[in-house]
Amino acid sequence: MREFMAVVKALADESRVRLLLALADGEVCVCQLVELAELAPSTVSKHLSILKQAGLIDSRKEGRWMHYRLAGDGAPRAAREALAWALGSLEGDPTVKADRARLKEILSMDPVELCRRQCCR
Amino acid sequence: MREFMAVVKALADESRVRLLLALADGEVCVCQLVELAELAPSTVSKHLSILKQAGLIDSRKEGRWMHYRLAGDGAPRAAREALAWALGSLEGDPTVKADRARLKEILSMDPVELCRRQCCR
DNA sequence: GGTATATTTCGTCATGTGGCGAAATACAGG
DNA sequence: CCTGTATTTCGCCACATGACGAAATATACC
Repeated sequence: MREFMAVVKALADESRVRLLLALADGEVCVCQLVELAELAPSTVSKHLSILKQAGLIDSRKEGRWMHYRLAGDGAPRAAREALAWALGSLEGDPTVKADRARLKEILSMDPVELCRRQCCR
Repeated sequence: MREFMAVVKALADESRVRLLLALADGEVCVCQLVELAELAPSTVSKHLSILKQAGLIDSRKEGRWMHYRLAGDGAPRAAREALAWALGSLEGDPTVKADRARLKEILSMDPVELCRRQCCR
């Protein structure tokens, strides 16, 4: 029950769901997710930590950059099933599609340039 | 997305999840759910309305009594899938099992007597 | 080692949400 | 139609949660 509730509560915020879905095509750096979400870096970081705590995503550190990705087969069952449900259920959702398109643009930018822009908001 | 978020937010409270799971074996009257949840009738009623709004449960009025049951095939896809996931994921959960046992006791009581007891809390 | 930078942690504030009791509503039964 | 009862709606309060900025942390680069 604890595990289940952690997963459900992690999904119970639209920003987090959008961040989660943004990882559907592969790992993404925090600074890129910040750009996508249009939220403060600290806010995005908190969201990601909640998703990770729930077992929905994993992270990988590469120098100063932190990359997040969907949890793999090692994830607890509740998380894996929730992930499958969320991805399937929101397949084709307009918001998700728009995010995907926007993320594609963001991924084509230089990460260094991206972070520079963020620091001067 | 709207629909998905409604379902997830409806599930994002343990009391509501327990109420939902209590309906797994068939329809139950509000007064019986109040007894099970050990919450005020107004609180239980609110929870049920949120679950219903999300499409997770249906209701049937029978005189003064209102019966709730899990949503059937007419429910939106997001709700049906969530239901299947939640029921499957919490199959065998200790809390859910205890609730089920307790509900069995409650269902064997006279509903009129049950409501009488509740009014004198 | 010192500085710059990406990310996280912490403190704070505004808003959302769950809880209750009281009042309103809906209905059965005299 | 009037009373009693099951449920819901409403108003309120306490607490949880999401947002931000500032400070702390970790790491690359000079």
